[in-house]
Amino acid sequence: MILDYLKGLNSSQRQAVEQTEGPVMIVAGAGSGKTRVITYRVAHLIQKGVDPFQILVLTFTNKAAKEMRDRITKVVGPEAKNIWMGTFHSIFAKILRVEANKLGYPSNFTIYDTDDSKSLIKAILKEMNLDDKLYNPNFVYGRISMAKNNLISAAEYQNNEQIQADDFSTGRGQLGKVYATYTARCFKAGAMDFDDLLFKTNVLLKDHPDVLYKYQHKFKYLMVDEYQDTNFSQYLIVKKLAAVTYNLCVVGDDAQSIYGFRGANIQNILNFQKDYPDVKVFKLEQNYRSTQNIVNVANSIIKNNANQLEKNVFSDNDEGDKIKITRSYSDNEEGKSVAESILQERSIKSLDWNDFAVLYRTNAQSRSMEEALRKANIPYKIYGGMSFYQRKEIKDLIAYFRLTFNNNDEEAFKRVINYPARGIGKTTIDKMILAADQNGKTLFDIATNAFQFLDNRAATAVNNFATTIQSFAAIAKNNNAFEAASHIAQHSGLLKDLYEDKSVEGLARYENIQELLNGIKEFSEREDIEDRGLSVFMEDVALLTNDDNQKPEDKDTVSLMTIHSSKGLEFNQVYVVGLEENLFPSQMSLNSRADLEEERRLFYVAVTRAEKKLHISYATSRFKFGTLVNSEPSRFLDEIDPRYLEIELPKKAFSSNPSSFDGERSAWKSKTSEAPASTDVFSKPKPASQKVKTTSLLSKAHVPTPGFKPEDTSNLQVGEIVEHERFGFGKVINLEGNKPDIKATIFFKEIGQKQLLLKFAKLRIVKS
DNA sequence: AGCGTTTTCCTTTTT
DNA sequence: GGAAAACGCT
Repeated sequence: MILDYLKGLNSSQRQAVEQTEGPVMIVAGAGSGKTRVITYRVAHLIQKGVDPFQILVLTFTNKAAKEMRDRITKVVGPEAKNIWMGTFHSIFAKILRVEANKLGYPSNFTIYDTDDSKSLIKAILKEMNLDDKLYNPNFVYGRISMAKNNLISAAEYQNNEQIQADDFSTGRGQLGKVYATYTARCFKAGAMDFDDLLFKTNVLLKDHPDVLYKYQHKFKYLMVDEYQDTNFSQYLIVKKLAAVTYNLCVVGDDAQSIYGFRGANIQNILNFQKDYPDVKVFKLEQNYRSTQNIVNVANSIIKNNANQLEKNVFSDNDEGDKIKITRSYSDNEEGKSVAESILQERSIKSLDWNDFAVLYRTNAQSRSMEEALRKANIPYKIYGGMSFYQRKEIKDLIAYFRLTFNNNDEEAFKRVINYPARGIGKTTIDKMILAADQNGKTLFDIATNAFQFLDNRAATAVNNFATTIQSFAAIAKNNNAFEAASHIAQHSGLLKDLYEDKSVEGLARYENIQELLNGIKEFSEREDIEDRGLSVFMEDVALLTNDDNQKPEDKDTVSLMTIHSSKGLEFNQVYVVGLEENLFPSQMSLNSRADLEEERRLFYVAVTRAEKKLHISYATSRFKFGTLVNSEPSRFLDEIDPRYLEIELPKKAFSSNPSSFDGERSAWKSKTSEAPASTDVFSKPKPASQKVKTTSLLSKAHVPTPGFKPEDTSNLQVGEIVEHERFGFGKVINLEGNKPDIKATIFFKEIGQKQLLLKFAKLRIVKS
């Protein structure tokens, strides 16, 4: 009975499962049963007598870890819960809490999320008087993150001539200092950011050989899922931990490496054979998920990438439907066509809503899809986007928890010191920051000694706040998580503040807090944990994301998500939308070949989510930035072998003959160039003045003509008549500046002359 | 200080 | 079209 599970595997899957010793690389094509292989391999280890405590399995998402654990439990039983299995971040956060004192950190260190980090960076830039245009916080964060992921410390950063030359040449010579200050401030606050969890683990393993020895011998078997997405920092941790037993098994698919922007280095998987010359390589090439047409399309896309491991993914399934490509005139039309198609497919093929997914490149695209599905009464669920733990009210309450356990947490302090309002304003806070800086103290230190630094009124308020926080700590110590959390929610004044807000949003926020408290209550009642205090609950709350909180409410709904979050999932029918230049591939990726190849892999991931049918669509114009922009079909469309395609053009087509498509780039081009920016504009040119004039006499504000829609005005000419949403009708009298920054002087009938930047102004062209 | 209003900037993707 | 910063009023 023990080895029954091996029977359901094909030969290469089975070999990969049974090769438990030494370095192993499993190259798993999309849909090739990768998860099965990992779970059975772990189960197999346990069946062979390996202690689950000695197995370390690293994944990229909590969801993947959870799913695997559940599946392993089915084979080996409750022993599965003793396996060390989780994301890189959560596993090493756990280890760092144990070893924190060796690094001078408290074991209850705070984990700063991206918002905390950026807020701290902003504060530092302000203190250093640096222009935050040049030192854009996003950019600075990215730069620091990149450094950490490549194990470059602040000191090394400042001493590296190449880096310094780089920074100075772009006028950002202070970056190294910002990095150093940021690091020092995090340390002072007892905080680690996401990248620190990996960076500090490396420091730990490097500077403390005893610790390294301990974990090298603890983890006898290592497995890494999605190895193609590891960065250098992760790579080195794995390499070090495996350097005694060499029982390291990595699983991945170079064709699905899509996290380069986060520092992932595809070379880690491409070079694995160089690192471990005696590695056993197993290739899982049979795709069980998709039809032949889908697999063939995916292959035809990915073969345009130069850098990859050789493999031949194939399917024995039916040939299946052709891939359908749909063109629309606008993003809204695109949504409509997706909705119509879902209704149609569902009734023809008697599918569930669950069988459908809509995948897009950017979260911003969800809106038009959402709207169309809602209008068509199709139940849907959006994954990703704003997660539960990112909501303001949740972050506020959690900031109170954080500050309770770690008084030095600067970001939490700043977040709640005056929320709910306690009469502590900006001036007071600035004074405190200055005092903290000058005296080498934390903000909380200043607060407890407030009378030394502030006038009486402010000092009293600040001091009371500190006392309140200290009282929370006492409560938390002697009560379970739920009791402590409720106490804090009430006595911080937060619950009352939300309760008094009777607006719809206020109500929702209040309910969200209740939901968080309910979650904490569940935690407090868990039998399998010894310490059910709030501090334990807090340990990895920063690492929970999006769908971790999603209830297993198996509602029958269509799924909407980014392609990134669709990785690992599969759906009967998949709609990949927005196949347009500058969107997919993203505009940011066009500068380097490596980035473009990553976009292509992303497209590959999207395509291979589909089991039975793949629908692809693009629009010839779309709202970006609040204005309508024309868009060209994606270059990726040209890469698909046209044999597998079926093209649909809009019904009221302008094109002469939809069936004449021949798969050449020129075909996409010529067809789209005929398409107007917006059909509305052409079909009903608005009669000008009359009606508007009367309105303008009656009321000061201009009432836009019904159906007013801003248009692309980048090619506007002098003399043209335009309509502005608020300024009314006007004539273009002058244009100056270059392409994206064209400034137009327009004489409006109602209000006179105005200068507008075309890229921002919402204008409708009335007449040339 | 605190509130509402206007302006600015923005966009990849996420642990 | 929307969130956060800046502004400006009380």
